[in-house]
Formats: sequence, C-alpha cells, structure tokens
Amino acid sequence: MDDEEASPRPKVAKPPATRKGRKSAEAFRVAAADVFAQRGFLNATVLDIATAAGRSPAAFYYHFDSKEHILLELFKDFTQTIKDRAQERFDPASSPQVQIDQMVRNFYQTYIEWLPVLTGVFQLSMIDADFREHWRTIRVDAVRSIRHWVIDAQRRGFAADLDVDFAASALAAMLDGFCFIWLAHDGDLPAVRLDSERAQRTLSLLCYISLYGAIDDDR
Amino acid sequence: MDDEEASPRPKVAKPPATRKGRKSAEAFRVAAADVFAQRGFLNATVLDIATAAGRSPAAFYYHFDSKEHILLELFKDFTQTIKDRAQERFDPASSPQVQIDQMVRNFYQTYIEWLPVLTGVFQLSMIDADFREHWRTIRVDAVRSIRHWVIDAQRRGFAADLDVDFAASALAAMLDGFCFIWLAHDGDLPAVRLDSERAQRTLSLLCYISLYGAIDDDR
Amino acid sequence: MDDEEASPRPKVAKPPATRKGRKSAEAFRVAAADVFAQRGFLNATVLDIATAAGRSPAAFYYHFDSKEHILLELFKDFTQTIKDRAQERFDPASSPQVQIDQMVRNFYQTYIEWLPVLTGVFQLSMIDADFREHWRTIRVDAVRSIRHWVIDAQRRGFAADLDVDFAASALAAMLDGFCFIWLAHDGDLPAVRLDSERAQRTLSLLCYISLYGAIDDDR
Amino acid sequence: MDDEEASPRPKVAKPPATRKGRKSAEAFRVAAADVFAQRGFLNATVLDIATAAGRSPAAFYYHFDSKEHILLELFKDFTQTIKDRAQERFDPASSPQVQIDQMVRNFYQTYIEWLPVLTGVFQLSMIDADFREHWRTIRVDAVRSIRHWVIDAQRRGFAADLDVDFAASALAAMLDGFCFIWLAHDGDLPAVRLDSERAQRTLSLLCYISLYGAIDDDR
DNA sequence: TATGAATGAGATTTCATTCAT
DNA sequence: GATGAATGAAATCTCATTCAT
Repeated sequence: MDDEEASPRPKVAKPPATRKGRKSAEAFRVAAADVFAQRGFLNATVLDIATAAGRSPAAFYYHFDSKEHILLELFKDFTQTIKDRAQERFDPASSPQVQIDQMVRNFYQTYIEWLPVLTGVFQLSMIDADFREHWRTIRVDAVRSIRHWVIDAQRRGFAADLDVDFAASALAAMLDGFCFIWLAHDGDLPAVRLDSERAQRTLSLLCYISLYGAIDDDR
Repeated sequence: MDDEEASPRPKVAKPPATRKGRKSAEAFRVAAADVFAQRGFLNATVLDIATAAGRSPAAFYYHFDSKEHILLELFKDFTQTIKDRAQERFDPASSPQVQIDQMVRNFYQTYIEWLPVLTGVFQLSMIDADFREHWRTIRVDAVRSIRHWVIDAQRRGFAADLDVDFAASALAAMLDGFCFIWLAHDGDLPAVRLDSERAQRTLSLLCYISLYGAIDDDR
Repeated sequence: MDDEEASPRPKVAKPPATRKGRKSAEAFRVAAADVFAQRGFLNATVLDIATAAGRSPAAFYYHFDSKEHILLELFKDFTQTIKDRAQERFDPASSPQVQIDQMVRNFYQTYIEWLPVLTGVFQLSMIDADFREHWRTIRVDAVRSIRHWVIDAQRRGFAADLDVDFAASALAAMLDGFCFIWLAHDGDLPAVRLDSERAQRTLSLLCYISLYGAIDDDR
Repeated sequence: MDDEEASPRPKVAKPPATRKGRKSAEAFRVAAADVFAQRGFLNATVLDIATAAGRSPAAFYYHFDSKEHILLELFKDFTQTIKDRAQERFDPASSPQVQIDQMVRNFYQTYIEWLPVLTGVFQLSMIDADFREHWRTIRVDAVRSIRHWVIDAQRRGFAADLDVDFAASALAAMLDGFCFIWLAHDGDLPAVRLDSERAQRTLSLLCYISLYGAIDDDR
C-alpha cells in the first residue's frame, strides 16, 4: 500500500466542459475581480468571492485551486490582452512625442481596465515571492518600452546625463505609481479631484520633457 | 477599497514608567522594524516580533495595543524625524536645481533609513482605511514640496503646460515608486544592480529637466 | 522582504514550563488515549480530544503539532517503557519454557496497558508511511526476541526445519494478532469470552511446543 | 471502539440491466480493488476509483451506494469464492499434517489473491462496526477449521493442555497476521525478503508441531 | 446510463489577543 | 512588568454525495 505522499492526487486545471461550467467559471472570475477591487486581494476570502458569484465555496474549489490561482488566471488574461494590444497600437512613423503620448494613454487606460487584477497582483507580491516575480514581469514590459525612448532620445543628442536603466525605471514608476494612487486610491491631495484628461496630458508631458527638454546651463 | 472595522478601542498607550519598561518597549520597537523588514508587515506575527525582541507575546501587549499600533508608533517617530529635518536642510538661497537635488537625495536617504516603517505602513494601507490615510500624509509632504517646485518653475516661465497638482503627484510617485522597487525589492531589470549615486543623480535630473527643460516646438 | 516559504516559522516542541502546563499536556495525553481507544485513531478528531480534555482545540495546538504528533509522543512513552522493562524482566538462568512464558505474559500485559497507543499506531500505519515504520519498530523488538528462542531451540537440536526469520515473524504475528483481536476487539468466536489466564497459558504453550515439540514437565 | 451511524439507507442495489451497465459495474469493481490495494481503503476516494475506472464519480453512485458498499460487494464475491473452494479442496482421507499443510497453503494463496478486499475490510473494520462484524466472519471460518484440527489432535492424545478456542484463534491470528505483514506490507525484518515457499512451509510446520509435538516423517 | 457541476458538512490550523499568576 | 497558557473566531480546503441534463 502506497501513501498519499507517495502519489499525491494530481490536480489538473481542466477548462470547463459545458456551457454551465463556463458560465460559472466566468461568474467566479467576475466576482473575484469585483471583490478584489472592493476589499483588496489580501482582505478577500474565498467565501466573499463565492457569495459574490452566487455559488458555494466548494464550487469555487471545483473551478480553481485557490484564491491565488484565480488571481493568476485573471493575470494571465491580462498579459494576453497586453500582448495582443502591443502589436496594434504601435505607430513607428510618428514623432517621439506622439509615441510617448500614445503609450502613456495606453498605459493609463489599461490600468483603469485591469485595476482589480493589477492591484491584486501587487498586493500579493508583497507576501508571495512568486507573485513578486509576476509583478516584475508586468513592470518590465513598461520599463523596456521606456528604455527605448531614453535610448532614442540619447541618440538624438538629448538626455545624455541620464542613466538609461534608472531613468526608464523611474519613469515607469511614475506612471505606475500615479495610476495606483489616483485610480486605485483617491489621489494624494485632499482637495483635488481626478481629471483624467489633464492627468494623462501631464504624465505624457513629464515623460517627454524629461527626455527631450534641455538643461538651461545659464541658471 | 473600503473597510469595515468600526469598534472603538478604549485602550490608551501609557508611556513606560521604569527604566526596565522603557528598555523593553524599545526592544520591541527595534524588533518590530526588523521583522517588518524581513517578512513584511502583513506576514509578520506578534509572535515573530516578540521572539525577535527576546520577550513574550503577552509582554508585547503590555506595551502596545496591537500589531497595528506599534507600526503607528514607529510611524510617529518617522514623521517627527521628518519634521525636524525639514527645517534643517532647506537652503532657500540655492538654485532650483540644487534644491531639487538636495530634496531628492534627502528623500532617498530617508527612504533607506525608514524602510521597514514605510513599507509597513504601505502594506497596511492596502487593508486598513486608517493607514491609507497615514500613508497619504507621508506622501502629501513630498507632494507639497514638489508642488512648490512646479509653481516656482511656472513663475519663471517654464512648465506652463503642466497641471500643478498632477505633476507634483506624478514626480512624487516617481521618487516613491523608484525607491520602493529598488530599495525594498530588487529593482525591475534582472541584470541591473543598484548604483545609489547614479540612481539619485538620475532621479534628480529627471525632476529638474521635466520642470525646466523646454519643449522643442519644431518637432 | 523575504517570504513565508523562505523562512518557515520553526515550530519547536518545547516541554511545558509550569505546573499548569504540565497538567494540561498530561490531560491531553490522557484524553487522546481515551478517545483513540473509544473511536479509534482514524475516527478521532482534534475537537474530540480537546473536548475530552476539557480544553479548546487551539490549546491542543499549543501543546502538540497535530493528532499524529500526540500519538507519536504517546508512542515514545511506550517505547521508553518497553526499553526500561526489557532489562528488568530477563532471567537468563531459567529454562526456555519459563523464559518464553514470561515473555509472552509480559507481551500480553503490555498490550493491555498500552492498547490505545498500539492500536492508534497500527491504524495510522495503514495510511502513513512514517507510522508504518514506527509500527515495524514495535514489532521488530518482539520478532528479534522470538528469533533468539528459535535459534536457541535449533542449537538444542529442535525445530530444525523452521526458517528462523519466518518462524519468529509468525509467532510474533500470533501474539500480536491474538492480543489485537481479543483485547482491542471482542475476539473471534461469538460465544467465547476472554479468560486471560487461559489465553496467556495457551499462547505460551503454543510458542514453546512449536519450537520444542513437547512440554517439558520437569522444568 | 464504538460507532455512531444509525440512519437507515433505503437504497437497494439493483443489478445492471444492460450489457453496458454490467461492463461498467465490473470496471468499477476492478478499479476499486486496484485503488484499495494501492492507497488503502481509507485513503482511497471515490474520485480515485472513478478515475481508475475511466468513469465519473457520479457514475459510481449509479452502480453503488457508497464507497463502503462496493467494498461490501467485493467482500461478498470473496465469501462466495471461499465457500465454493472449501468443499473442493478437502481430502478427509489424508493425514492431519497433510490436511494442515493444504489448508495453510490454501489460506496463503487466497490471501494473495484477495489482498485488496481483505485489507480493505480490515481497514474499515477499524472504523465501522458493521465491517468489524464482516471481518469477524472472515476470520471465524479460518478459526473454526483450525478448531477442528485442535480437537482432532486432542482426540489423538496430543495438545491436551491447550484451550481449544484460544489455540484456534491464536493459530488463525498467526496465519492472518503473517500474511498481512508479508503480503500487504514488506514484512518485519529489514534485511529479509519473502520466500513464499519457505514461508508457507514454516507456517504449516508451526501449526502442525504446535498441535502434534513433532513432525511425523513417515507420513 | 452517464456526466459535469454543485454542495453541505466537517476537519485542520493559525493568530491576535486575553488571563491568571 | 512579564509570562505560560488558553481561547474565539476565522479561513482554507476536502470529500462523499446529489442534481440537472
């Protein structure tokens, strides 16, 4: 007689086979995103999600392995979407300023759209090493894009004094942090309300100027 | 993200009366910062802290009301220190670039020094509405300072197109986010190691150029 | 920030420090043995044990790691007792028949005394590889003793055709199985009630005769 | 060990009507035996069995009332087989030694053949009162046969000092226990590997000698 | 007959926090 | 001041079993 340790039941994540199943899994996905958005991933319980989905906790475990796993799935949806979009929206003919502007707005919109997933992954990244890695992969994409801007700017004779990597990382942090504060939370300044158009324009300008603006040496 | 806790906590933190008491409370403070730094606030347990302090969990509750409260106390130490420093380090005679540089480096150094507290408050801000407020107060200081830079720059005829509030918030997010990623975690780019001097210089430059660099109108 | 995986909290089993603690741990031990005896180890829950001990389930986990661990501790008590006794009760001067008789009765009495532990370990051995090993160690002691009888008998010209190892194992299985059936359960024959004296005598005789062929009346 | 379940189960097992149904039920039977052998009855889940049968858990419940019931059915198969064989293999003309030898070998072979069922019933007997009874019926057959040997031996002037019932039970326990340890598990002595021929011979001899005092070489 | 999906009931375990000493 | 011991309240997860199709 062997043991449970000897041959652990392999839990294979199989996709739902029937329409009912697909509907249910989808209901859980939606509910999870909702709950994550409202309570935050760390505060959310499987019971919360199941209740929001109008299903039992046990049903949750029929479809997903754990709270972490459903987040992971949402995250996969996210990365896939990002990948698909990346190829569409790129217009190499336009000027750097336009390109930067497009990218910034793109980032901003995506952040809004995927808020629960992004904040969820971020929260979990504080606790779990695997998700720290996932979080990094999200960032790295943005950082690399921006890195190209910096290199581009330097080729054209600007931004010579900037360290390419740190500058890219810093600007990515700016976009990321700004979106987090204003979209996931309520911003930092008590009296100020978010005006998305102004916000995107400002972010876009900051990126562009910081790369293509010249230092005034006659200060 | 909303929260739910509302029960009033009648306990008042009493300052330690004896030398032994003071020593113990201090040991807990140090231990808490250590543990928060190592495991993160959310992962840390009171037992962890007590063990690190060489004391019992029950003793912890003699000195502090809860895990949250000791973080709060550390946080108060932090705000006090910041306030004290703010008055020292300000040199109104120097040029904007120098002022910005000093402020950025100051921010960076403070971040290093208070890492456990800052990340702790940040983590807890994800879960607890009160701490979300505390977190905001940390940020607001930085944002306000930077806001003055922006206004200054605009007075001198630069950065006209930037929204004052959003620009300030964005630059603060840049500093904050960059420090978090590179000081609390390992940065975003796999192969790149942190060079604090270059990093600070780049951050400083980005802030300055983004405010005082001119847009190239002949794009 | 490290992770829970990186440095799992080491749960060291420390012996109770105060009288209260010792009393409590002992209460759990007794309760566990009771419950194991009544419901069987596999059916028993931590809640059962805690209730029987007049304590909370959480208190159980203060003293022991798991249901398995408390059984392990009881089992350690058992092995220790066995070891201690083994040295007392051995009289090398007496005849084989007497020695065998003593050993059989010893085995029988020990079985009665440690019934809950022995059946518990046995039950768990069906499911858990580690406990299968523990169970084996219990048996091996008996088997080795009996093995010496067989060798002795063969030296004296008896039992020549028996395989030493299998004979020893078989006789041990007889003692073991008989005790299990009649002491842990109700025996096999519906109408027959246990008479311990006759039972021990019969077991003793079976062992002796099967090795020496006949009863030595002049012992 | 007491039990608690008392609720009446009104379901009646219906024999499969179609060929497909029979095939399926049979597949479950085979799979169950396999799984019980591999994981042990207590560790086995209905899902395991269904998976092994290449069917769904729900289908299992179409054919059988519960995990216990399929074991019960296997067990019935076993008892039937035993009954059938009992009448074949008995040769009243041969000597006691030969009869005992045949019976021992018969027992040993049957044990091998029905291992999953026997260990399953045994395991369940630890938890469930009904199955304790079933287990007893398995044993009782063997015990009664052996009881006849003892009475026979006593009639011929041997084994006078043995208690008939306990002796029979003890010898049955020896066969049973030995087979369990060496066939279901890996035996007790680390270095020793099972040699079925020697094992059967030794068991047979032990039974015979313990009753008749010596081997009759002129049999 | 068969299945994917669903569920109730329970067991384990953790942890912040309190209490008696 | 300090501690060992204790606990309530949760959260996670498993599994036998049922149900709609």
